[in-house]
Amino acid sequence: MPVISAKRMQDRIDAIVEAASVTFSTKGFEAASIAEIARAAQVSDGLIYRYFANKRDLLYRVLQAFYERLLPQVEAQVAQGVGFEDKLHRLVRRHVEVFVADRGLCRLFLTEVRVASDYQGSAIQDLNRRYTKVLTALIEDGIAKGEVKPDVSPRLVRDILFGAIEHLAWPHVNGDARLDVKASAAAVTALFCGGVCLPVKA
Amino acid sequence: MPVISAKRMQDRIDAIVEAASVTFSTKGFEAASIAEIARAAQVSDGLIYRYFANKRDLLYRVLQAFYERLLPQVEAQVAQGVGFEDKLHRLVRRHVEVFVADRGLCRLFLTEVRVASDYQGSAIQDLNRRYTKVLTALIEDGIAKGEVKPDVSPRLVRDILFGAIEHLAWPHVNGDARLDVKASAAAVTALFCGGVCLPVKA
Amino acid sequence: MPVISAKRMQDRIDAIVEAASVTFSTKGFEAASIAEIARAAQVSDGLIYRYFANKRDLLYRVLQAFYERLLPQVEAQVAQGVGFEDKLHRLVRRHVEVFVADRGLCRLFLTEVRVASDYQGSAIQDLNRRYTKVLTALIEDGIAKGEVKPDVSPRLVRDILFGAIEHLAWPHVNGDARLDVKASAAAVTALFCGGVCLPVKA
Amino acid sequence: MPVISAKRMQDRIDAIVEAASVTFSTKGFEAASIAEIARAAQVSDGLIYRYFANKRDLLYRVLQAFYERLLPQVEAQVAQGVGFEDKLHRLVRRHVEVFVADRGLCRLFLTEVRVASDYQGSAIQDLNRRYTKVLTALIEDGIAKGEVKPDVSPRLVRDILFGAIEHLAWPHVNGDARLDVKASAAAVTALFCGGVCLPVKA
DNA sequence: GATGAATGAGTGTTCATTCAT
DNA sequence: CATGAATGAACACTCATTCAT
Repeated sequence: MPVISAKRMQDRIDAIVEAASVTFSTKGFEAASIAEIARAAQVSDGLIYRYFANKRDLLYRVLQAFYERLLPQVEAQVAQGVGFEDKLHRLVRRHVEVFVADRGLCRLFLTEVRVASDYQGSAIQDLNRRYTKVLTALIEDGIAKGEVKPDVSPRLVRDILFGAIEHLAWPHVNGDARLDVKASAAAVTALFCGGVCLPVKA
Repeated sequence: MPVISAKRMQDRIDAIVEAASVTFSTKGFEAASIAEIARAAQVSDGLIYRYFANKRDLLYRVLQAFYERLLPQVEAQVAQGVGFEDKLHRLVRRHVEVFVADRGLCRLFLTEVRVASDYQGSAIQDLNRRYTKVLTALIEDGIAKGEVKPDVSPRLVRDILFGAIEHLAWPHVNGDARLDVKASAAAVTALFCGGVCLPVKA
Repeated sequence: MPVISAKRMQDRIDAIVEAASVTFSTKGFEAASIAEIARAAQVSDGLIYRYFANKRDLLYRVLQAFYERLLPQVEAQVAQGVGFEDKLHRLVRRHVEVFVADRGLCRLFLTEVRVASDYQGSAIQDLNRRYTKVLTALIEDGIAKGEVKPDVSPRLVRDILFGAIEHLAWPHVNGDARLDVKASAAAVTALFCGGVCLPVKA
Repeated sequence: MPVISAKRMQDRIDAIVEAASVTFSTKGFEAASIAEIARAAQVSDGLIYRYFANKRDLLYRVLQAFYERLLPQVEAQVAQGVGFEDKLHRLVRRHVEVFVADRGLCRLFLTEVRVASDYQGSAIQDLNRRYTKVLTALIEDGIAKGEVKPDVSPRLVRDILFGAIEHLAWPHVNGDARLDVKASAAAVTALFCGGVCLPVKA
């Protein structure tokens, strides 16, 4: 029989992840201290180490929660779309929106996690793959349905699309530039489709 | 009258930049210590501060040297090309090659510099702009010559192209994946052109 | 509930202050290193920073402890005196004694603290004021009781008295000269009174 | 035969001392760097070490020049006075004036030189003694002429007077308090004389 | 289960001084 | 005579992590 209830325990964990999410996003990984996160979560420093192996593990759990929130949203968006181009447009738009809505967490991922030497093969990379998988699946579906050129490489398309959006969003994420969600999404989608979409039959 | 010859002085500076280049590329910016770089350059710690304002300045000078070496190479490649697509292909290929030939410096740039909060507006961003300018100029030239769709945004194209290559190269740069220069360059160029190039002749 | 007892905590703090007191007094503020103080206090370097904001704060706490020990002593001495001149004599004597008994701390105060650019308005200056206040209060009392010339400025008297004693004691504090407590105190008091005391009415 | 003329050499030395005087007074001894002084004196770093043994020696020469400028001024002032009290008043006034006119150099002396462990027995202490000697000589003369109590100790009087003025001037020297020369000099002299001067015969 | 006191490793930077040129 | 390039020692402070209480 647990000394504290499972619910209370989960609340504690959630509070820590939430506090860490805010603190990491705001100040960056290095600049954020465990003591600060503990204070924000109304918890002692030591308790964090009961639930998280170390500071970096905590960072991963923050991003994990982020991805787990994100994934259903994109999937839902794509599911609502009709036809390849519409689905693609929804995916792109949602992705761009994330850079605006969760700027701090995006910066965290790009500056502290993906860049880390242990990213390859990590649980986070796995989540990222599941996220980008929505796109490659969409491409494959498009190929199958004859909406996308059959010789297109889904992996290449994935790199081009996400790479492009990231580059576009970077000045916004890391600096103070504005990001026009609608225009950016439209432009990327259009240019992109012009290349990969088959011309609708005459 | 100078106490030492200009050449001797330049040699010292070069030795420091070279040592820093290797050390930073190998261990990363934070993990590399000034003492270590000084030792590698056969120089005292203090001397580094005669020629470089601080550790970060040294990092910038390393990347500056890198870009100054890079720039003429790309320009020469593009100049040798005939027609938009050939020129583009050469640019893409050269860019992909850099990720293989200078993997350490590329990682350095991507993980330590571009990601820094003071990147926007820095001298390095300026150099980066000059580098990517080769592409936007090429696009503009292509538009002028009727080889590229007139409504294409050079900035968007730039983000798509460099973003895509970066994404493609990342597993190689940060991990141990292989990067097939020829295939990657061809694929990117083809897919890319399929989108932005006007179909020749009606 | 606290992890360690309040007593144990206070013991640690006291040990640090004591070690710092000795080290600072012996070697001076700059020359004393935190590592050295920590070692003397049988404590880790880091612990010092749990209880003291920085090295200078530690210095202040050393002098604070010094003043807090001093203050009741002078007040007691003055309280025991009978009449203005006797009280004054006791105060002067006590003050001179301090220069002998706590030579190291006196030097510390004179060479490192009062001389600092941030002394004005500091907590230490405040303590010093409380200390010298004993004299100005005594003067005011003397005026009220008709033992001291009514036009005498307490602030001026304070500067003269403490300035004089400091000058007298300096060769002893900073060098190796001897300081004859009894003689010095008597001489200062006498000369001083000859000036400020009203001649007893005829 | 010297390679440069003696005059040119002296000019160089003077320039260095002057530059050091300004720099030390403004920024303090530690904060002032040899490189900075050399630049201000339009001279190379190395040259300073031809004429001065080390940084501290330079500091001493700055104060030496200061005292050598001061000495004749006080002596002249005292010489112009008529009778003990007038002479004393002139001396006090001149001394207070110095704290206003040469605040930087006074602070330099009080915070960096007199406080140093090697002050006792130094050339500077010697100069200081020559300076204060003007007062002790004046006292002795006063005693001889029957203007001053015969049992007064000149050394004690010296400590009281200079100690008092220093204490009075300190908030001005080290902080931003104003110092009223006239009032301060008058007050010190009066209080002081009331004690040491014989009442003029009835 | 929870606390928070304790640890201790790790490094960029300055600058007086020297001496090769 | 003059230069200024080169040296290298020295140290406060932070904070992730542990474990006695």
